[in-house]
Amino acid sequence: MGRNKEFDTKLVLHKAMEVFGHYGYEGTSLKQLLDGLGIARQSLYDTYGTKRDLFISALKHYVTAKSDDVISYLTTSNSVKQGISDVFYEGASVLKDENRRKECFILYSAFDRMPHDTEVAEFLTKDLKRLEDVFYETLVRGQKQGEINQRQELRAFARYLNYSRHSMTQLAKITNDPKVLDDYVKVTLSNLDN
Amino acid sequence: MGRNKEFDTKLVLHKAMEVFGHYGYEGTSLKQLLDGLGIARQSLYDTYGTKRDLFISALKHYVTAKSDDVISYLTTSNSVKQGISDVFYEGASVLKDENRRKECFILYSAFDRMPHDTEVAEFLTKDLKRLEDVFYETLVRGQKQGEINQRQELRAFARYLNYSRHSMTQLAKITNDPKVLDDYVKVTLSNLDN
DNA sequence: ACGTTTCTTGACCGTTTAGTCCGAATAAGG
DNA sequence: CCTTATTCGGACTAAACGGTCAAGAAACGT
Repeated sequence: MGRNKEFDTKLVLHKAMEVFGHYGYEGTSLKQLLDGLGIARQSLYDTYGTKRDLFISALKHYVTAKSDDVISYLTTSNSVKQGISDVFYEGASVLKDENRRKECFILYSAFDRMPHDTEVAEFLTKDLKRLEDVFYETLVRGQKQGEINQRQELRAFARYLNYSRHSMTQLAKITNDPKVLDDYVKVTLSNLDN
Repeated sequence: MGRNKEFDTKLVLHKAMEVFGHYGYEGTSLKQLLDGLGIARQSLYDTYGTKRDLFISALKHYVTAKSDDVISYLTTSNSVKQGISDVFYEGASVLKDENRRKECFILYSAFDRMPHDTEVAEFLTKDLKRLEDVFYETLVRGQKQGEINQRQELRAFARYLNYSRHSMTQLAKITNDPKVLDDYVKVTLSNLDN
């Protein structure tokens, strides 16, 4: 009963990631947001709530989906090196794709807010910790399987990989030169052979 | 003749870095800015011009000073490995110092603006390129001196070091856990021995 | 003492902001 | 046909925005 929603709410959420990623949260005016989403002012408030509500929704949707992907790569691959390598090459390939890269930058806007926005900070910190642990467990498995050198300090290495992955998004935001990304991934992964 | 300036203009510039770094450029209201600087509204406009003028001044002052430091480390040290190591450890130590770290985050705010602010983008791109070249030349010298493995692709490595250095600032913005920074530097520098 | 410069304060400007309200049109199901 | 739910667009509000202007006080050099 009643009229159906005409727009795909998930699709609009992805458009929101792009707009927020491009201008930043504060830098995005309601007008720019509406233009980017392609929906009417009232539809936004009816469906998502305030500008901030929409930002939080878009952020959570983005982060959890990405992290789930990463965890899937790390836990399903038999070879630990292969799994980690897949994570970075997949990440880089998204960031090199002119269409798919845009929405990633909502993460940058979110990081930007961490120092003065506790809700965003708590959410991101939790996700960061969750991923670091998965990296760590994966490296432990790698040592057991003989893929990872016994000399490696795994907690330090897990932290390095975890934060390096996020650095890629930030790198991509400040350069759209694909070579930079390629070089960054290549050198980062070369650490796996130490 | 006439009354002297009561505030140290350089010091205020540093405070501006901190405020912009904390809230971001758009996120900083004039009121927050004035409170942070500790000067009167009119003094700001008389001395620095508009909010944007102040931001640009603070950014350029920060970036050129930092880059000059890095270049000095890289070019004056006899040992190439030592020079690069110094750059990263010095950078990390600033970011671990509760007082000195704050102003670094103006760089983050500036990166944030790159996609839609050509003036900022051009300035940062130029500085990024300038530093990459110095890293490259330093690595070339390192190969000549036998410090750097001949197998290394120096351009890729230079890019990696250059962007990794900036990643440290971004890392510090999203965590104030000093361990993260330490681990990141340690693993990054381990690449020098490959 | 006398300009000159800066500092501080508060009022003021036009614009933009996020968010609300309302009315008319448009679909869907019963 | 009628009810329900959604869409769109314009009008509207109150607050905040960046920026300007004016006036008086305070500190300097001559």
